[in-house]
Amino acid sequence: MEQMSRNLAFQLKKIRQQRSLSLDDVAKATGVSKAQLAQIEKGESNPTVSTIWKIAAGLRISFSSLLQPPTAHFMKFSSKDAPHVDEDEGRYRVYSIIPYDPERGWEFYKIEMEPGAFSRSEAHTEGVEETVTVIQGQAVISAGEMHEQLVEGDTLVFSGHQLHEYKNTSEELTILHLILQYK
Amino acid sequence: MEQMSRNLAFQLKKIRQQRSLSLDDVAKATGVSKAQLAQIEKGESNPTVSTIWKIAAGLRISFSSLLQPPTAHFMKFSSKDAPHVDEDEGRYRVYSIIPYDPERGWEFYKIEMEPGAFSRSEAHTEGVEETVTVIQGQAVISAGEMHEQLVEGDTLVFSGHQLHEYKNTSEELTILHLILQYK
DNA sequence: CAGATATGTCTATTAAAGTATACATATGTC
DNA sequence: GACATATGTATACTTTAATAGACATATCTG
Repeated sequence: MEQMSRNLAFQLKKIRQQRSLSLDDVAKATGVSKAQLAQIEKGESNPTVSTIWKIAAGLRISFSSLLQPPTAHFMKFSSKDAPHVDEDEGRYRVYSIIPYDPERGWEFYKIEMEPGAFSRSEAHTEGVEETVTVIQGQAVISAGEMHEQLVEGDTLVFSGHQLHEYKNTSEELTILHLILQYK
Repeated sequence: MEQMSRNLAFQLKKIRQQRSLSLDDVAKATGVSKAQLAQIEKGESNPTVSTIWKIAAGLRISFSSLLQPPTAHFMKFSSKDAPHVDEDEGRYRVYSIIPYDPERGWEFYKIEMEPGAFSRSEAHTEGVEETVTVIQGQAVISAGEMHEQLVEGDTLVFSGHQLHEYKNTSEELTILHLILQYK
């Protein structure tokens, strides 16, 4: 993703300017060429881990401080553009609103279920937590041996490392919001 | 540093095998070619951030879980091989025992001071903490307006973002251990 | 103003990251 | 045993990260 490169560009430039260092200074401190540093700061390059390592080590900072997004950001994700996947012959639709980002650690979905629609998920890898909120309609959610009937406004949290099922038991379209939190 | 590549190789292989995925599975989940994944796992490649990003995102893990060294490791740093820098005409010698590593966040030095030897350090960047232990001999350490006389066994902790000085006030060789902790 | 030093940009070259695909070796399954 | 599928390895090729060094602008000093 070139979102990465942008974060990196921003953070590197910020740190360099906070310390009032020139590109030459940083090149000398890190062993990375001036030209390359300039490109990274402009977000025009996709550096290798060893280059990142040299920069972090030379400046005595952590990786995360280089890779983190700017503290104040402002970012729109449009439901329209969200890629979606269908199940149950198109009667169960999953929209990826906020895709997983390693710096964030979770992802966000909207789910639409036609009346009677059904979905079964295999157990995810250890350490996944699901948080489901019913926006509209009703749903029955099962995980392992547990079952729960949810209506509009209800939220359920459960661990996703077990077989689980979603079902729309009502006669109307049911809409859910789902957060998947990893480890 | 190709220490990075080794950590990455180890962690990726570990995660892949824990989840019993094939290289093809991971290639499909991440969008990174099988050949490249194989090379990364063998530590023969130095991937770009976007490749790391694709792997982390596809596997739903954080960067640090990919970059961290194996939990159980065992690593020798020899004082003999340590690069050293001289000051005060060779009478003040600094040995870098453990160089800075972005995952660790601190570095470790040994300092040898001949009788009367002296060193002055400009203020480091904000957030540096120095921890000095006298192994042998005596030293006077000043930071800003503060001064302290240390003898064998004494340890002093102070923030390094101010002008500070080390001086051997004794008639014998003084040896210090110094830890620099960043942010 | 002339000369010197510092700072970022641009260009040409090299080295290597990344892909696609074919190959070899297992591991079943009938 | 023969066929099919799955899994990791090796090869050829394209793209691009990274370097070194030249160039263009500042900024300062005598």
